Amino acid sequence: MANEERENIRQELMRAGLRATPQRLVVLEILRDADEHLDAEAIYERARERDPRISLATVYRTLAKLKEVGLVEQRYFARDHRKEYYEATGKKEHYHFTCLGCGKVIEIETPRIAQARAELSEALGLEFTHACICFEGYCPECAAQRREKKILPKRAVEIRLTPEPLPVTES
Amino acid sequence: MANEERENIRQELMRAGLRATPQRLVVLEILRDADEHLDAEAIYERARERDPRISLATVYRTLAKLKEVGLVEQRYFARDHRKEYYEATGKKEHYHFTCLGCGKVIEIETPRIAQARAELSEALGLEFTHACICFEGYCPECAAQRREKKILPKRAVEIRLTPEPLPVTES
DNA sequence: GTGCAATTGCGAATGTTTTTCGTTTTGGGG
DNA sequence: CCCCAAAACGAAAAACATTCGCAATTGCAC
Repeated sequence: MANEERENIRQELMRAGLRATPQRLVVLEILRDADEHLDAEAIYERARERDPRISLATVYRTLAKLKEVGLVEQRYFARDHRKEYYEATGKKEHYHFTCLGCGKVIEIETPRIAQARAELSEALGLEFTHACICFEGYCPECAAQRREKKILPKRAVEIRLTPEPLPVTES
Repeated sequence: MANEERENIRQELMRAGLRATPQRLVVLEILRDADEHLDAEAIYERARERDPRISLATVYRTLAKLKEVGLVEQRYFARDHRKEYYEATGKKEHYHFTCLGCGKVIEIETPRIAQARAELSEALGLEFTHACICFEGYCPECAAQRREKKILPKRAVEIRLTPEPLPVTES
């Protein structure tokens, strides 16, 4: 079944116009199997276990290719956008919330982003191709802990709820 | 009045618990005056014009401090997330759309993000402190140009005209 | 099989941001 | 007004994820 899966991947690669090299098979397989989001380094380490000769540069190049053809997606978490994470495509549309307390990443779903895009697309004639959406804050547990200890958020959190029609400006 | 403004800034810094050093005054003043989003290097260059002895390290440290106390905000634009841009706080809540064609950054407003946050906060007990939202795509002009020249988006972006689920990727 | 462009591995390079390390400046208490 | 610890400074070096250059190798169309 691992072989069957590998054959599948091979065909997907070729269908995408990419050579099905062992390195690419390994990287894509790792991402398919992963239940969390991996960075290049983590993918590299896992890949080495299967093929010790793979190089980090190849991992990066492979990820770039796979991203190009839409087999994987790149993600950023929280505030540090210096590090990229990767995810195999095919999951339901979702966004990420990173807890500043425990570091855990919570996947969230909301139709509001798509809604915003539809409205903005309509109103301004913008053609969206990509969006980077990441949220940061405290999960219920960490938030409770902080309230107990009376730790105030570093910055006041103003959540304005203004479901008015659709104000739009350009600058 | 430049002096008056400077005095204002000085007081804001002290109110925030920061020492009002000339470097900090300069950096914050530059950001207040800027009509666009600046990166550290650009701030550094402008700061040197007023005080040639300021160092890049100080600019970074200053930005970090100002960010910490909420006087400036850090932004990422879709192009390259390893590069940070800065903006003085106080502007109306807005998000950014970067045109892949001409590079221009369009500021957009929508209540949907705040709405999403409010809803998710309510539903999941999450406490939001920060969100990074950036959009990418083509402005009306560049989109039209591309349609003329029949340039297809790199990745199939099937734009369904039904007002229902949105296509394309998020991250 | 054969040919050859695509891909790889390696190490060096890149570009942005952070840290280190002495030195200087700041601002509240005398 | 002056002192001094704490804070901030400049310059250079480090850190870090990612990319590049190039020779060697490989997948795959013929």
